[in-house]
Amino acid sequence: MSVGIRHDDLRRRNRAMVIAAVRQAGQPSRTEIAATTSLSHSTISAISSDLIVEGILTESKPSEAGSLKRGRPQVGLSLNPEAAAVMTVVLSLNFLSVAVIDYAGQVVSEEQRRLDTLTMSRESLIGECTAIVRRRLADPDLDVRSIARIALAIQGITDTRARAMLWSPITPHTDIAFADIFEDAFGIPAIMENDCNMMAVALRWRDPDRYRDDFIAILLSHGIGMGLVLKGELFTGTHSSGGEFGHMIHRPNGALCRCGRRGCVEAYAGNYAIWRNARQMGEDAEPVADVSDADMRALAAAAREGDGPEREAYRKAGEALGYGLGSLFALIDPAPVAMVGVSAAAFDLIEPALRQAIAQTAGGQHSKSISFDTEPNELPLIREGCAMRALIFVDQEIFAPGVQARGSAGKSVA
Amino acid sequence: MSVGIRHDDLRRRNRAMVIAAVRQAGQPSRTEIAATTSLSHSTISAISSDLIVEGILTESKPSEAGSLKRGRPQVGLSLNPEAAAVMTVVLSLNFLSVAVIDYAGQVVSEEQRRLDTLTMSRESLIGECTAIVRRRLADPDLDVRSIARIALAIQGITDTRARAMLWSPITPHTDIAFADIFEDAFGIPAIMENDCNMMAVALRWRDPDRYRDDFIAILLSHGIGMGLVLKGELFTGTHSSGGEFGHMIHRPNGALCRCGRRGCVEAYAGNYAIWRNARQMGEDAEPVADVSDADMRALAAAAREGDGPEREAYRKAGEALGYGLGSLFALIDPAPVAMVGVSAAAFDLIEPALRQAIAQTAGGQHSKSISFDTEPNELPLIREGCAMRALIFVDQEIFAPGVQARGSAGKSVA
DNA sequence: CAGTGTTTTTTCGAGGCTCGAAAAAATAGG
DNA sequence: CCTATTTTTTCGAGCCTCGAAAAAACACTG
Repeated sequence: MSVGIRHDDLRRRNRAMVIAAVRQAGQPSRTEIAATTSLSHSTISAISSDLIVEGILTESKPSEAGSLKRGRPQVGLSLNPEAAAVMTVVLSLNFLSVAVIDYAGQVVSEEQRRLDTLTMSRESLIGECTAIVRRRLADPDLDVRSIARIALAIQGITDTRARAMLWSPITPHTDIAFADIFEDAFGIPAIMENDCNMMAVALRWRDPDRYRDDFIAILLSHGIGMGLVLKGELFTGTHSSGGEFGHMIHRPNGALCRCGRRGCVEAYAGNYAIWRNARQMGEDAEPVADVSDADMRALAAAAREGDGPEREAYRKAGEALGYGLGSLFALIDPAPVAMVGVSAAAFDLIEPALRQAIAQTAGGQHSKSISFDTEPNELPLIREGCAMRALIFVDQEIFAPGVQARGSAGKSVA
Repeated sequence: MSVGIRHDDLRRRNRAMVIAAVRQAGQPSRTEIAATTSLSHSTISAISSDLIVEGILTESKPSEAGSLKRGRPQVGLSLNPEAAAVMTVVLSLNFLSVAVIDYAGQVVSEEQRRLDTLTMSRESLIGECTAIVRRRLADPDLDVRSIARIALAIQGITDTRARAMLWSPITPHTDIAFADIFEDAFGIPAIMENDCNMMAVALRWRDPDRYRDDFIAILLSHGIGMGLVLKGELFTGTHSSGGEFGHMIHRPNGALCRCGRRGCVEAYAGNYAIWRNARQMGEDAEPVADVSDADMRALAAAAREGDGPEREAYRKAGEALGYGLGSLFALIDPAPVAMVGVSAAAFDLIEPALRQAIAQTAGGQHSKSISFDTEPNELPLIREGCAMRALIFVDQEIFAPGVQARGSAGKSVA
C-alpha cells in the first residue's frame, strides 16, 4: 500500500514542482522559484534549463518593466503556450460548450451550441458531444497533435475515477462513460468531472487570497450543487464526485425533491422549488422541468417589490440553505462560501433567512465570520476549472512523467 | 507553499516507510518489506541494518514456526519494545485512565481513577491529570527517559494542531491547552486528540480488512461523536477536530440539545435524549447531566420487553441517526459504520428505524450495502488509538526525523 | 553426511540527484 | 571604464537507490 520513494521520483517531483510554481506565479525568475520550492538555485537552474530545451518553458526577457534593481536582472520563466493544448467540454442543461486552450491557459478557439438535452436519445447526446469536439479538432489553425487532454464537465454525479457520468439532471440517461468514449473516438486522454468541483477549482485560481485552503462553492441553479475544497484539496466522495449538498436532508418527510425523495435542501432552494413556493403550488407538486433565467429574475424582482409568496419562497430557500450549511459546518468547520448561479443574483433575498438559520446551528457560533460572495454566471467558472484541471494533468503526467502513476488521495487543486 | 523534495528527505521517508511496514506487518522479513514498499532489496537491507544498529528494530530469529520452505529462511524484523515508550491519558466523564505502552505496543503499566469531572475546578482537573502522569513516571520499573510522547484523548472538541481542548461536555471549563501543560510539566512532547478520532484510528488497526480506507466510527454515549476515515486518512475539521456528527441538524427547531441549540441529532440519539423520551419528559426538558450505563441497559431491556415509550425512544434515536447518516452519505458516499458505546448494545432497537430513515435519503440508494458493527466498550478503543497515534509520531518524527517538519494535509492513520 | 538446489540477505560499483561554493553573467551607479 | 550587486551557471562532493553478483542459510537427496 504505502510505497517508498525511488530515486528517479525525485527529479519527477521536483520538475512538477517547478512547472507548478511557474503556472501559479506567472513569470517567476529562477530565484523566486528556488525560494518558493526551497530547492537550491543549482537544482532549479538544472531543471529549468531542461524544461526550456524541451519547449515546456520559455524565457521571457523583460521580467518586469522598470525593475530598477542594481544587479543582474531576473529572467522571467513562463509557460510556453505552444507546448501543448487542452480541450474543455461543458455540458449543461440544453447547452453544450467547447473550447481549445493553449498551455499558458489562453482560449484559442471555442464553439457553443443549444441542445434539448432532456429529450435527446442517449446516442444523439453522445453524438453531439463527439461531433462538436471533432469540429474543433478539424480547425485548420489547430495542430491536433498538441491536444493533450480533454476535460468534460457535467452537472450531476461522476465517478471518482473521472471516467463516467453516473447520473445527471440534464438527461434521463445514466452511466455514460464520456471519458472512455472520447478516448476511443479521438485517442486523446479524457476526464469527466463534476461541474461544481470545477467551479471550486476555478475560484481558487481566480482569487487565491480568498479561496485558498478551505472554501465552499455552491451552485444555486435549477438544482443545488457544491464544490468543496478542504486543506487545499478538492473534496470528493469515495465512489462518486460526492459533495451532494443539495441532497442533505433539511426536513425529514418534507417537500418533494426532483430526485424523488423528500425534504432535501434542493427541494426548498432549487430554482424549481423557489418557483413552486412562489406560485404556491404546494410542496408535493411535481417539480417543473426547467425555469428560465428570465423567469427567475422576474421572481426575484417581484420578491423585492413587496412581501408576498415570492419573498416567502426565497426565505424558505435561505432557511434550507442555512440549516444545510450549518450541518455541513458541524462536520468541516465554517469556511468562506461562494454562491454561484442565477439565484446568486437574488442572494439579497436569501441571505437574511440563511444567516438566521445558520445561527441556530453548531456552525453558527462563528456566524459573522462566515462570508459570502456571489457570482451569477457559472459557465465561465466551470470552463476555467476544466481548463486548469486539464492543464495540471499535462503538467504532472505528461511533462513530469513518473515510472508509476502513483495515485494520491484526493486531487490537489494546485 | 508547495515544497520541493530535498535529497536527504529521501532517506528519511524511506526509513519511515520501513518502520511503518514493520509496525503494520508485525514481523515481516526484509523481502516482504521490499515487496510492500516497492523499494529494492539493497535499500531495505541498508536501511534495516541502520535501524537495527540504532536499536529501533530487532531481528526475531524464528520468523514463523514451521515454515518448511526450501531456501534460506526469512529473518523477521520486529519493533524493539525498548526503543521507546509512550503514555496515553484518556479523560472521560468522571474517569481518568493512564497507561504506559512500549514501542511494540504492549501495555507496560496503567492506572485508573474516578473523578467528578463536571464539578471540579479547572485547576484540580489539570492537577489530577498531571498528578496521575507524574505517578506513572515515578514508577521504579520505568525508564523515564524512554517516554517519548504523551497522547491525551478527551471527549469534545480539540484544535487541529492537537494542542488544546477547546470545549468538552465533561467539564464546564474551556480552552485547556493540555498538550502545552504536559510539555511544560514533564518536558515530553504531548498531543491532545479527540476521543472519537482515536476510536477510528484503533478500529483501523484492529480490523484493517473491514476498516481500511473509508469508514465511520460513531460513539453512542451520553453525547454522539464521530470519527471519520476517508481515503485512508483521518478526517478532521479545518480548525477543530471536526466531524461533529451529533450536532448536524435533524429537525430545525426540534428537541433541545445539550449544546443549547435545537434539533441536533444528539438531541434525539444521545443517552440523555433517549432517557428523556423514554420517560416522556418532553423535548424541551433540560438534558440530565448523566445517565448511568446500568440505567441505559435497563431502558433497553424495557424496550425489548414491550412496545412502550422506551421502544419509541429508541425508534426516534434510530430515525435521527438514520437521517443524519443519510445527509453524511450525501456528502461522502456510504461507508461501513462502527457503532461504539453503551447504546451500541441496544443497536437492535435502533437499527430498524435507522435503516428506514436512511432509505429515505440520498445515501439510501445503497442502503443494503451499508453494514453496521457494534462495540459496546469505547474506552479500550480510545486508549489503543491514542497509543497508535503516539507510537506513529515516534516512528516518524523521532526515528525518521527530517530537516523540516513538513505538515501534510490530514494525518495519515497508517 | 556431503552435495545440490533454493531462497534470503549482503556487498559493491554505477548512475543520478541535490547541494554548496565559486565562477560567470548582466546590469546600475559613479 | 570600473565597481558593487544580484542572478544564473558550473563543477566537484556527498548521498542515495539500484542491479548484479556474491554470500549465507537452510531443505532435500541419495
